[in-house]
Amino acid sequence: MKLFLNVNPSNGLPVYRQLVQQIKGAIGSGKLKPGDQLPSHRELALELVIAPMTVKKAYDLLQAESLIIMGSGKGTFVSSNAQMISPSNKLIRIQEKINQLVIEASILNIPLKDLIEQLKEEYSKIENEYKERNSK
Amino acid sequence: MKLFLNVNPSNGLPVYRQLVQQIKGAIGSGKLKPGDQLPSHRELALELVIAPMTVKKAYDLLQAESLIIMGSGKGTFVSSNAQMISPSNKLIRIQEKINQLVIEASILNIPLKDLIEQLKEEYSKIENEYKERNSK
Amino acid sequence: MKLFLNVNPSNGLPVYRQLVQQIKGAIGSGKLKPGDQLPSHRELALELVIAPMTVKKAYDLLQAESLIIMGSGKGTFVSSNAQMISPSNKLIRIQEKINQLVIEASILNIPLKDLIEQLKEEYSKIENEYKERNSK
Amino acid sequence: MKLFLNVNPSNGLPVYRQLVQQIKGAIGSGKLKPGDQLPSHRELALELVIAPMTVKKAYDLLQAESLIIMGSGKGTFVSSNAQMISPSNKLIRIQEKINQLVIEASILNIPLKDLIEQLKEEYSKIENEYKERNSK
DNA sequence: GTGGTCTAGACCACG
DNA sequence: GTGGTCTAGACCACT
Repeated sequence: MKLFLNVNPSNGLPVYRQLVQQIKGAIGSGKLKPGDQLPSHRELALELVIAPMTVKKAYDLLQAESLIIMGSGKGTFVSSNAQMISPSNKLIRIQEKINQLVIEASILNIPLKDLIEQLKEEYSKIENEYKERNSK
Repeated sequence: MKLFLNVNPSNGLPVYRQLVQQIKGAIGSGKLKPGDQLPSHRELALELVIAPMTVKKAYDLLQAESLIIMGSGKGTFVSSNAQMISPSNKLIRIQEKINQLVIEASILNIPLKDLIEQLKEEYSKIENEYKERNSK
Repeated sequence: MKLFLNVNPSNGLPVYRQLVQQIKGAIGSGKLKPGDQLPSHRELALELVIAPMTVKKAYDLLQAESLIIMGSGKGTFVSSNAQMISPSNKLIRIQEKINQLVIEASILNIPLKDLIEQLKEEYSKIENEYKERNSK
Repeated sequence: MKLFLNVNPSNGLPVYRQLVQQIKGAIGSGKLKPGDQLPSHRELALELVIAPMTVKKAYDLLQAESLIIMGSGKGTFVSSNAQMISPSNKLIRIQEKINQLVIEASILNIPLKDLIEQLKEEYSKIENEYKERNSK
């Protein structure tokens, strides 16, 4: 299976963060499923024409969030216990992101109603993507 | 009028950019109107507990975009060139943040219901904080 | 007799060393006595869901220390050379782990009471697991 | 203030982990207090005669645990909110270590009683160290 | 061949 | 001068 990753070295966002973000997106939308193997950091580095360490840094971060598991000599795999985090901790983990969103919305004077509507839209978008993939 | 600014030093985004972004947002949304006076960079630095130079740098950038006018010894004011952001463009500005939030939520399998509930809570928290400041 | 082994692939310590360490411990504490038969490396690999080569490597190291004897086609047995660890030495072996635990607890300001309570809970959890296995 | 850090390149434990462990110990025992500044990763690297990136990796890990805060151009400081983690999360963060300890103890046939006693001893040792430092 | 660690540089943005 | 990122290598241990 081909990963559709692409990085833009001069995008403001550091390359390794772009990778983290895109791989997270792939996991969240079901493009990558628990147990799937990721390319080795060297291989992916070759493909993206960046330094291996840069890919590894991205993988390290993903492993720190328990989203992937890197095993010496075995390879790197999408973790299966991403959803096994205790429910109380789940919300805590995204609370920081929610907070940032609300601050930004407050500054722009965006009413709560619009925010929720937009949220629902994005949510169903990604949900549909997930369902499509699983029904194939 | 009290500015509703909120910076996070360890946010990846440099502090002065956070300031630029938030002040731009405040102007665009009408929270700051042409002619309004901004606090001096020293004063704002004190309030936000950051280095004065950081605020100065943000102000310089805003002046370079003609959004504010800094007159020696007179103070800093929102320029009359400042324009409002159209409501439709507002949502586009935070769509990226919403998207990332939804991806995280999807990975953690957080139901939309919980997400919205949390969002409402954070929203009212910030609103109360805002009212408190204005009643001082 | 069921061996009470437990390996964690992403533990820093390589899997085969975890095996060596745990089997050594089991021998030293008397859980495994001289003459006891160990499962074949294939069998143990299946049970622990790791590569057979990994178990083989661990057995090789244990044989090099004369703690076990692997006879072709006959099976693997605990050597009669195997010696018990004196009770006082037992505690020294885990003192380092205890020390690290206490440091973490100190940083998080966790009271000794909670720590002990949690310890008791984990302890009884493992004991139950052990009884279950033996009653099978 | 002089940090008493020393690393042993061929100790089994990787250098950057030795650093993490020692700095954690210093924080836990009160040798480093919230707000204290750590030497820059370059400076510390010079002192320890290792590569700057190695120190940085250690600092990165400590920052990931919110024990320190690294700010571009400002320096690195011991975080003040190390103890502000929600109580429910505190135990979760050390549960893994407790689990490892109990498994090791179980293999060595160490009775719960001895384990607790040893734990109490270590706990009071570090507590006394902390009190001594604060009473100076 | 895989990840794990370490080195020795470089350039940039930040304060 | 500080941290943030990236590079291009190296050697080792593990499977």
